[in-house]
Formats: sequence, structure tokens, C-alpha cells
Amino acid sequence: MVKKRNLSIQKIIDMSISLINEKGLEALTMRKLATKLNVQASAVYWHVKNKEELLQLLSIKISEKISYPNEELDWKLKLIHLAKQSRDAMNSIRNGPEIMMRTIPTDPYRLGLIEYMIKVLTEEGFTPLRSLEITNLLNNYTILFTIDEFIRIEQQNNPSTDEYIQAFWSNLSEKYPYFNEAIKSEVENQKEDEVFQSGLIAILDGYELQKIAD
Amino acid sequence: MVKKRNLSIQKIIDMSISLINEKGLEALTMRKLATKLNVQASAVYWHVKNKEELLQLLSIKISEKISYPNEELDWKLKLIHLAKQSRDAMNSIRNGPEIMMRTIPTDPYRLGLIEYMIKVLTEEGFTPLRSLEITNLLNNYTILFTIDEFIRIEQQNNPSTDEYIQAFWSNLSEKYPYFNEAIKSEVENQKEDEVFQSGLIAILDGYELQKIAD
DNA sequence: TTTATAATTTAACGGTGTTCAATTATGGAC
DNA sequence: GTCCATAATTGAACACCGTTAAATTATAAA
Repeated sequence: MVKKRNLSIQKIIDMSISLINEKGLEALTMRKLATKLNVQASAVYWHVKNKEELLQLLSIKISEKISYPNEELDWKLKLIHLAKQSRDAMNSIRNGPEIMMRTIPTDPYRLGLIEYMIKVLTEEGFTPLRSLEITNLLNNYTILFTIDEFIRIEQQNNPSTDEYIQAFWSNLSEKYPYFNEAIKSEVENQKEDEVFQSGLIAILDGYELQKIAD
Repeated sequence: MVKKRNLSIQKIIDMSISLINEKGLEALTMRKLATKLNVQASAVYWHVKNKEELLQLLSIKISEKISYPNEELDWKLKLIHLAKQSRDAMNSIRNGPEIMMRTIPTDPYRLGLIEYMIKVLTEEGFTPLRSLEITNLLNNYTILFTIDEFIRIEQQNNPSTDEYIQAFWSNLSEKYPYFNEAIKSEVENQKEDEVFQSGLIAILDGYELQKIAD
């Protein structure tokens, strides 16, 4: 009974994703991954330089789900399209936003998206510096919004028993009335999409005002 | 020659900060910290529950440098004041923004700041949900702007020899002309403060527009 | 001086990413 | 079909990490 060799980068990526989806990103260790692949940890290292590169590959996998907007759209709608696509892409795998946060865009796909965003803005009349600034802000906003959203959902599903968090919730209403009120309306609010979009619009409108003022 | 006992939370925090300032956040391990304190790692655990709590304490130390704005200021200026203070506070220790990013506000000081921001916004006429939304965005923007800024500076001081980054820079101008142009103007730009502020203003103006539209 | 307890050491556990020499499977040449 | 170079994988270790439990020591109070 000989053991077949059939490990590949594709299988490594796929198994990583299924491991993350099952047990979360912190469970993605080279050893656990190898075990799931019926292989020794060091075998993975023949296909992948290190764990950072593996995360990099995952981030590419996520980014590739982002499609470019229709060219006829207005510049704001183009950027909003990309942000929404990006959020959806990140939500397509558990801890997706964290993966994007931890990795730096170095691959052609992610760089291409950034290039496109800056291009749209520059052609709209923003300076190159401003265009980069807005692009960064939009991407950061999208990632962090999606992380917060993810945390909110995970927490709703299994409320923490952590003493910090416990104390936090019990203190909230007395000591922080405004915060408490806001959290309450956040929990009640079902329209995450609208909240996400309103942030995008605020950012874009705000920068547009500055462009006009120049 | 008996060994004196003089470990304390204060000393642990101070030594943590000096360790981070010397070698960066990734060098802050319980063992290295203990060594620097002339003590065994487990001794630290008598004063501090775990590493997470230690980071929590560091985040509080940073937050406490943030002062509240003058009450006579306009709401936007109040929030801008807080964001600037926050950026300065985070920059006061190396990897400060990362520490804030990794920790959740659970202490009275950080919660108090959030409460204050939401209060300012709510009293200005924003809904509780909107107020929370804006507060989150401002805080996220501030942290990520400061992280990016920090990375930019570290990278300027000792340019990476990493092959990814090398390839990135050599590819940039041909394949990503808009991005390249933007990066160039970012490197030349010396006014980080202004860029930071213009982002804040854009966000606030953008949301103000939405409030008016309601 | 004794004693309770606060503070620390010693020693270990189970985990992590990573490397390297030894080994085994695989596909191409003959 | 056999041989062989090399591609792919194993096995074993290294140097770390956070954390815990039991044994020990310093300290302050009685």
C-alpha cells in the first residue's frame, strides 16, 4: 500500500479555507492544516514558502471574487460597487476581513484593483495624493466595517462569558447612556447594507466637497 | 545576598513599553519581558492575568494621554481635536496604533471617550445609530491612518530587502502608472498632518450632508 | 520569633513556525 | 521493464511561544 502524492497549492488553499470555515483563523496552523491534508507539516513547506505566503494566497483568492464595475457608471458608483464587492468577497469566507487586514497587497489582482480606484479618482480631477488617500480610506473602511460586522454576528451567536465583556454590558446603561442607546439601536438595526453604504457615500461626498473647494 | 521583591504592575507596564520601543511589538513576549525585569516569566503572571490583559493595560496607558476638547468648540472641532490627540497618543509609543487595534475598549477611560464622541454627535442631531457609526469610522480612520503612517516611516528608515516588496517597487511604474504617480506624491508630501485632517473633515462633512438630507 | 501569606522560582505542558537530512515515489530515457 | 535523476514527502529536531502548578522564599504582622 503505497502512499499517493497529490498535494498541490490548490489543495492547500482549499483545505486552509475549509479549516478556517470550520474552526476559525486561529485554528489555521501549519500542523493542523497538514493533518487535515494527511501529510506532515514539512510537506506543506515544499509548496509554500511560509505561513505568510499562505495567507497571501488566501487573500488573493478572496480578492479574485471582486469584479470590476460597469464602465458607464458614475465615479462614485464605481467605487461603491468595488467596496460592496469587496465586502461580499471578504464575507465569503470566515475571517475573510482579518485575512485581508493582515496581508499587504503585492499580487497583481489586488494591485490592479488599487490602480483602478486611483485611476477613477485621478481622472475625476482629484490629485494623485488625494486619490491615494481616498482609496486607502475606502479600503480601510470596508475592511474594518466588515470585521466589526463579523464580530457582532459571532458575538450574537454565542455570547461571551468573558468577565470583561460581562462587566461591560452591565455597566453600559448607567455609566454610558449615549453609548448604550446607540448600541441598542445598532442591535435592533437590521440594515447593515444601508449603514455600510451611507458610510461610503459620506466619505465620497466629503472628499468631493474638498475638491470643489480647491 | 537576598533578592529584593519589587515587581509591580507599574514596572511591568513601563518595561513593556521600553521593550516595545527598543525592539518592536513582536518582541514583547512574556519571557523577554521577564528577563528584562530580572525575573522569571511566571512572576509576571502573579501581577497580570495574561498577555491580553497586559496589552489592555498598555492601551489604557496610551488612551490616558488623550485630553478632552474645550467645551466651547464646534462639534466638528471637538471630534477633530480628539482624533488628533488620539493620533499623537498612539505615536507616543512604537507600535502604539497596533496595540490600540488589537485591543477592545473595555476600560473606563476609553469607554468614556467613546461615550463623549457619541454624546457630541447625538446632541448635534444625529441619530444614536448614526452617531455610533461616525464614532466608529473616526476611530478606525485614526488608527489605520496612524498605522499606515508608521509603516511608511519604518520602511523609509530601513528599506525592505523582501523579494515581494522589491518586485513591487520595480513593477510599479510600468504596470501601475496611476498608483506609481500617487505613491510618488505621497513620498514627496511632507504634510502628514494636513492629509490626516483632510480625511477627518471629509468624513464629518460627508455625514453632515446626510443629516441635512434627512 | 513564630507564622500566615504574598511574591517568586522551578519545572513542566502543549502548542507554534520552521529547517534539514534522510527517504520514497514518479516520470522519462534507454 | 529497468535504471535513474529529481520531485515530493517523512521524521526529527530547533527555538521559540503563552500558560500553569507546585515548591519555595521573602515579608510583614502578631
